[in-house]
Amino acid sequence: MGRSPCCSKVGLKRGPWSTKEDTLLANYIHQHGEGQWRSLPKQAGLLRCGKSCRLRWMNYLRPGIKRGNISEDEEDLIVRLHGLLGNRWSLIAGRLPGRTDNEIKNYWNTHLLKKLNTAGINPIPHKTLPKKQRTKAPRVKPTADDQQQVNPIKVYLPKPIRVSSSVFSRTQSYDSLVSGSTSSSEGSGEPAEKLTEVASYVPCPPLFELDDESCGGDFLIEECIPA
DNA sequence: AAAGGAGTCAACCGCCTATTA
DNA sequence: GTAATAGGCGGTTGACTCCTT
Repeated sequence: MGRSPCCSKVGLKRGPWSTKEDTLLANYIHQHGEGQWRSLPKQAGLLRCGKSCRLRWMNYLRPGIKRGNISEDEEDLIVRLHGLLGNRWSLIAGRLPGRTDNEIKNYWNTHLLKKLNTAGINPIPHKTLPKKQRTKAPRVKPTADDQQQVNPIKVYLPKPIRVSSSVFSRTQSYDSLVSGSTSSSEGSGEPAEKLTEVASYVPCPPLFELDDESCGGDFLIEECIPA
C-alpha cells in the first residue's frame, strides 16, 4: 500500500514560524484544543503542514515550556535516563517537566555527547531497542475512571547494582564526575583510574539485554529515577 | 573588519504504530 | 482482514549566531 504524504506540500509555507503564525496557532488551540492536526492548519488559517503545527505547538508554544538553562540536576537526570532508556527522547522528556524531546535531544547531541566523549565514557551503554519493543500507549484518551484503573507503564530493569559510595555519592553531580573533581580522584591524576570510576556511574546494565526470565522482576521506573 | 569554522537549535523528513473505515 | 489515515517519534539538516584567526 502506498503511503500518502502527510500533506500536500504545494503552496505550504516552510521554515521558521512568524509571530503571526504562532498567534494564530496558539489562539486556535486555546479555543479548540489539541488534536486534529491535519485539518487544523486550514481551520486556523495557516499555510502549514499539520505536522509542522503540532511540532511548533509541542516544542515551542505549549504552556509551561521551559527554554534553555538546563540545570545540573536536569543534566544529571538526562544522563541517567539515557543510560536506562537510550534515545527514547520523548520518554526522557516525560520525566523532565517543561522540557521537550527535541530540546533534550539537541542538548544531548550538542553538549552531553561531547562531555561524555571527553570523559572517555561510552555514551551508548544500552543496546538498540529491538523494533518489536517499540510500544506506544494507546492513543485513546483515558477517562477519569480509566486513569484510576490503568496500570502504570512498567519498564523492565535489571536488579539494582550497588555501587560503592567511595566511587560517587548520591548527591554528587554528573558534572563533577566528568570533570574529575571528585575527592577520591583528586590529585591522583591517573586517567585510567578516573575512567573506571566514571564508567561505574552508568546506573544500570543494558536495559533490553535481559529476557523475561532473567529479568529478576519488574520494577517501576519510578523506583530507579527520582521524580 | 572580514572570512571561515564551530556550535546551536528549530524545523523537516521518513518511518512506525494505532486507529478507523 | 486489509487498506487508509492520523499521530508520534527519532534522526538529520540547514540557517543562524558566536568565536577565532
